[in-house]
Amino acid sequence: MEEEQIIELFRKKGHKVTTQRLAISEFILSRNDHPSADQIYDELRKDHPTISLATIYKTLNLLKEIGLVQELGFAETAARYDPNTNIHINMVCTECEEIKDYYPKDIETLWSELIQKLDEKIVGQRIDLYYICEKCKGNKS
Amino acid sequence: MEEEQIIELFRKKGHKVTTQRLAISEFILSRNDHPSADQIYDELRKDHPTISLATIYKTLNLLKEIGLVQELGFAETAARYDPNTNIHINMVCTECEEIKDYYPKDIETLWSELIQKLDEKIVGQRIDLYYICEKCKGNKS
DNA sequence: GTAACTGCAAACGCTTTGCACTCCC
DNA sequence: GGGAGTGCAAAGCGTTTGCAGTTAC
Repeated sequence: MEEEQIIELFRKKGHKVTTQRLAISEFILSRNDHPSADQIYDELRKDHPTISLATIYKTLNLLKEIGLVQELGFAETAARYDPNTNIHINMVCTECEEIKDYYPKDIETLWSELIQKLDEKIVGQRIDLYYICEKCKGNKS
Repeated sequence: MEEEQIIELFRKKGHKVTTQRLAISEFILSRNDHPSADQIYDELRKDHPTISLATIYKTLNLLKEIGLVQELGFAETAARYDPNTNIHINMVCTECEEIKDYYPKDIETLWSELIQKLDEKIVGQRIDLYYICEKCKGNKS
């Protein structure tokens, strides 16, 4: 998604466009590892030294509201923000908490088969797979 | 799972069997709506007036450790505890947060098809479907 | 008997809120 | 110019921890 489209989206939904909002949106949309608010904060502070965590959270909630990201709550760790609205599997390393997306072939087809018998309007979904990533497997041996 | 088996499991893993642990385990295993720590607390206090939330949490963490429950973290609400270790879909109402399990036909088959191409050892999974339940749909109209 | 468990209260970490200041439009 | 947004510090909430008293074995 281009900067232009993000600006457009904010305006269309009646929200002001600020440097902070743009920076947060572009950062999150540019990554596929679903960062936490804290990771966003640490990263953005390099270019925006005065940005605050409160603004990060407020903006993330706004992005949720306008449908740009999904918030993934976890038991062991802080929430992660996922900009990917297509059906996919979150591969979550249980050691380092790193997440990467996985798109099995035909997942849309399989998924719609799975839920077709449900006579319900689905407003969202979340699929997680827990494993130990290469890096962490290495560290253990 | 019978009381006998629960007791057995605690002992086998080297943990003492207490009234509180049994009550919490039996309560959670008897329900399929994945209660929160608070719901367990409220419910158990009727029969066990002196039980504490801290004990609930400590026991839930123990049950996680010995593999009896899975903790489901959420963004908008407290964690829920799921005693169901079979592959299933958590149907989560986004209005009242109620959860019920859903077992589509052939889900095991479909699921293994989905992950078969992954050359990874999977240590767990979680599948959520978000919708608005009948009760909440009624309340809105 | 003694190590593990309970219950209390205090601490913790993540997230939200209230408010004065600032900036977008 | 005015209302929305930012940043700070304080509050909030779910969960964990430390510890003295209690219980399982």
